[in-house]
Amino acid sequence: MTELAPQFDPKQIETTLFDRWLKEGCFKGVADSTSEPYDITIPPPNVTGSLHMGHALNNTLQDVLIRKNRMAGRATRWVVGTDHAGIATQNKVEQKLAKEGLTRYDVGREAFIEKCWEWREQYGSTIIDQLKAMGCSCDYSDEWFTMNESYQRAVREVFVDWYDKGLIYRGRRIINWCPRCTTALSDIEVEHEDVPGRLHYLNYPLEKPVGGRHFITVATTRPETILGDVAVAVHPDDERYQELIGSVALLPLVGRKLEIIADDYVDPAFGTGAVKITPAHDPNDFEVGQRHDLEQINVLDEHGAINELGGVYAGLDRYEARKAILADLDAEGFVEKIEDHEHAVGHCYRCHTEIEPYLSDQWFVDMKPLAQPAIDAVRDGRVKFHPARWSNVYFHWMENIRDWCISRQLWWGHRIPVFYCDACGKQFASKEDLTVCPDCGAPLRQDEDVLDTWFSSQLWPFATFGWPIGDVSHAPEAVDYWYPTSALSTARDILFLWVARMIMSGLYFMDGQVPFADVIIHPTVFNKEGKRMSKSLGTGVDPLDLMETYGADGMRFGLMLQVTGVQDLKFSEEKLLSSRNFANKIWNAARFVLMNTEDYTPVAAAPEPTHTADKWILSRLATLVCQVSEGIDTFEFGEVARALYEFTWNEFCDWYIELAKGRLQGSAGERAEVQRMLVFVLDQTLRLLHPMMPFVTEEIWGKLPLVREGQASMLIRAAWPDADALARYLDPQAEAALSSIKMTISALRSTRARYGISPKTPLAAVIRTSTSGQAEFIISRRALIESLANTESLEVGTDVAKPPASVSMIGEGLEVFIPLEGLVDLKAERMRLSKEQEKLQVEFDRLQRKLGNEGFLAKAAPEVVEKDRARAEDLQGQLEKVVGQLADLG
RNA sequence: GGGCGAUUGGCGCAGCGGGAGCGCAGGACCCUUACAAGGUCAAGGUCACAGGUUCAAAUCCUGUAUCGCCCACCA
Repeated sequence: MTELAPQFDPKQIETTLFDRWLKEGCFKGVADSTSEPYDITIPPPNVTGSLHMGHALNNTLQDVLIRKNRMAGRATRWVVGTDHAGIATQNKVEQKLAKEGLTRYDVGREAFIEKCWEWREQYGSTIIDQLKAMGCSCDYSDEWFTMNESYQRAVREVFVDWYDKGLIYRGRRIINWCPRCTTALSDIEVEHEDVPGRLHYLNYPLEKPVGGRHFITVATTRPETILGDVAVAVHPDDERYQELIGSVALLPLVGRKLEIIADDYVDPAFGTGAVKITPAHDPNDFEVGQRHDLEQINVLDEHGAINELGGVYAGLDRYEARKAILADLDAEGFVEKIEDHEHAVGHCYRCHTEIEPYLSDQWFVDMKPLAQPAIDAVRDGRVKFHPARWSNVYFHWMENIRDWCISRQLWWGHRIPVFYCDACGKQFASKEDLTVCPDCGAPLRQDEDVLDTWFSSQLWPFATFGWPIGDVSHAPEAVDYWYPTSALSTARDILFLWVARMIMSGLYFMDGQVPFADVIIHPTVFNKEGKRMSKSLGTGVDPLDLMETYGADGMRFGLMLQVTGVQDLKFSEEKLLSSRNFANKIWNAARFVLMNTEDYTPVAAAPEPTHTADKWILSRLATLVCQVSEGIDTFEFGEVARALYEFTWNEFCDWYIELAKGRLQGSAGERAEVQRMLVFVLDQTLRLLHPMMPFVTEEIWGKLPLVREGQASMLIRAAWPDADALARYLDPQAEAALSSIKMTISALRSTRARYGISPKTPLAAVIRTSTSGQAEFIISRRALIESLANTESLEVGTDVAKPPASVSMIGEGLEVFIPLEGLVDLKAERMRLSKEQEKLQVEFDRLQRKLGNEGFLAKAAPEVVEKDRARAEDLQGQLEKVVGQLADLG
């Protein structure tokens, strides 16, 4: 047997173990008709991405679920892969080209796409390698990519189906345009941010004075858009403007005639109650324009600069144009006043450029018909959110869902499979690439745009099982076996972008079956100051650095300790330090067990405890197994981690191992019995810890003297502890008995500390118990007390006399006297006991009041009343003893 | 304008109807033969505030305050 080092060094074992797991094929998802599958499809990280704390948290959590269920005997598969991330990747490749002084237009579409693939080859596996470093047990033998061949077929299948059913349509609308990415975005890809701005009051002269008025004042935050104004609107009931409705204003600087129209959209209370209408640059104005059949004048180009329709301002960037136009308006006296005005401005979620409402032709998905079944699925519990409150957020969005703009003016992505025949005018969607028109034989032209990345991501839970036809690595029935998946774990910010859409498309294409039963919305990781972790702001922490310092297990467990049902998580590195120390504690507990079991012969059968300490630890273990199993199944990761920590450290290490030390020196039979227990409890504990701390547990487990066949890793060989089978070990008496031993030892240690007596100086103790049974029990555990508290003599009984000049400690059902000839500080003892008395009295009085309350006796649960009664009795006993001791002290 | 979350010892957090807990920091003592990344002992809180429900409230309800998120087309 190889001796373990006194300190656990994660680096020494992590890669070796991970390679072994891979080599043994532990992670491979294999369909097994005899077992119920447990599978998760990983939220595919962007190929451009690298691991951040959110990933670290989310993937640990999924690995915990996967590992636990794998140990529990389920056919398990964690599908891994990456997302092609249209805009993000295109930006990266464009940046790379820019360094060579090139743009994508210089290299051309085909060559550019080729460069994107090259980029993906080169950098796309970074994050996968980082998942491996974390120990994530994904099925790496089958890595997916949202643009691989099989996936492309899935996207085509979906597009053509929806197109043919009329769910995908083309429309000319105001969409969100990013002038930097030069593409349309969907509504939810826009991040709104309140920014300080200005509200400009502009006087638009009337063509002819009306009732003595020469102009109408409009308010706008964006003066540059006046170039696209086609009307001025007021509320139909606004008395101030009744006589102006129908007359004409003249657009300053431009001179265009603007009819003054009436529309309900206008809020008379805001600004002047008169609104300039710019249908091509504002979604509301667009609608007003439609109602009044107004012209749409688009004055911006795709980069957000004023186009040729902007007259003298043509070519100016939108911000320069704003300044120039404002200056000219001011010079000509059109500016009435300017007020500060905070308002929400949309920004591109990829590059944070201000988005521009922009009129253009785009493809849309009609969402209403898809949304209803997805609302029902959550409503009737086929999909459950954890925490449950997220379902309300989901409902709110789904019930107000708007059509989804899916076309992107990019090159990297799934090209829209719509073909046009310029000769005969045919337009159709096709799963196959066609070059000639099936009707007239003329050459076909494919739509230039690509699909929103999220259009392909939404297919993840079934496309990754080879849907629709299966491919080389997938039997066609793979999707039948693995779909629906078991759980989905993700951050809240992609609830709409991704989760909702997966539910909709899953239900639609998988015969009404939901893609997953449980959606776990994990807390968002913030830094200590409560700010978003951000690489660019330098407020982030790199999980790789953390693993370097605390080990993968330390990072994983430290994160799990912090997971609660709360929506924000202020990242605490101290928890990782505690977790690293915890790993070391486990390591050393194992080291102790291994050092003391070299002469031990493994036994397969479960232990039958006779010793109280053994009964106690098995009882505690049985409770722990329940807590951990249930906790993982109900996604209470923080509670599970805390229960494991507490049991391992405070019960197994602090007490059981200490209690075992003496017994290991006992008779051969006694020694064997304790060895059996140490190995059994450690084995079971390691199994429970494994999902959260896979490395340290695997390393130790492999060295434990167990009856085992072959050398397979614990990940697949160690069965998950069975709570039902262990329930027979539950033993409240043993747990109570242990507490009196603990009390006795604590009393001795506390006295020692108070009087500065070295642990090396043996103490004598006299213990008075309330029952003879208790006295017998303590006597039988004399050796334990001697070894843990260094006592040289122990006198125990129900009526033993208090030795003179002794310190007395009072606990539940017993008094401990420690003779300290010549040392006892009477004054200090009196003070301590008085304080103790006060504490006991307060608590006793509280209970007395409670027990004297008719309402309590009548309405509280009988067991609660009984418990309080017993406690009051015990407190009374303790009080009497304290009072007695005080009297003794004089 | 709606919605959600948070407010508990110096710091970070758990508990979410019946005896206020954890980690870190700080104090005293201890290199005790698994572990100083450790052990023992002690100290530290009117659970944001105000009402209410209940025999019983840190825990449930209502409101207030502060902080933070999300959704929303008010120019």
